[in-house]
Amino acid sequence: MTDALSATFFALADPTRRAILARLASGDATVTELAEPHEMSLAAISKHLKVLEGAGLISRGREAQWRPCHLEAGGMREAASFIEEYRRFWDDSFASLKEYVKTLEPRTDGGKPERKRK
Amino acid sequence: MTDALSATFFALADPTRRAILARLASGDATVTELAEPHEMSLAAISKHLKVLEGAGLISRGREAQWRPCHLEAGGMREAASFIEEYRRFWDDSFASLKEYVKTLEPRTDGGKPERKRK
DNA sequence: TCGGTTGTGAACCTGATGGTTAAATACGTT
DNA sequence: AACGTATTTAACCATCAGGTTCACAACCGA
Repeated sequence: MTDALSATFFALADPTRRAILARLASGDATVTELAEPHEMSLAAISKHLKVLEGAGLISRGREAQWRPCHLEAGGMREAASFIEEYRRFWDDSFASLKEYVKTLEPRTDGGKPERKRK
Repeated sequence: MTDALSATFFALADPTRRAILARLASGDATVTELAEPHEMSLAAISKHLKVLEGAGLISRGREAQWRPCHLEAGGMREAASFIEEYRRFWDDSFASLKEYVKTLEPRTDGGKPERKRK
């Protein structure tokens, strides 16, 4: 799982980690603050943060004994692009665009009878 | 990892599985066809396909001894929405929109001196 | 019915994940 | 220097992921 994309998707594949990101979307927070809503040891949260940091989804500062976490959503860019590549397969607006194009040029190819039905 | 979103991200967190999806984007394919570019046993590919199917990213037909796989990109909807929630944190157009809004209303709040600097 | 091809299932192995508890570290306060 | 708070590290454990090989099932063709 050495590539960045895998690391990103992997990091996002855990509810606890997604909850942490959601929390950080509303502002930086310390580890203890992030751990508070979860029934889990601080050490476990610390591990999750390491995964998120490794994926470039958060960064950590240093303020006295606190290590405030900061959302680095830019780490999702590549993942977003990946998924967008597939949007045309499900998005209705793409589907209707496809229909529209079909209407415009009902027969531009010069061969293949295209008789296959059922 | 019972929730759909986790399953989706998990399925996407593997290069082999992403390659399979990419291949299916250009049309349905049998298991052997999908396996061909990978240095891996057929059984391993079969497992990957099960993961993808479990995440709702592909479906499988049945034609004689072949089990043609079909891309079900709709399974990415939720994942796409999730990531889009964070786009404003990195997308430049969102950033400049923020700047623009700031220009429009430099002081709309009635209280808090907001003197905190550095 | 006997092969040949396609795909899955079961058993197995190795290494990684996700959690635990118990030290250890880093820092501010007294 | 000693204490308290915040966080990480280490050691450990159970389970899972991803791969293997081998046997088997499903199907076509002769």
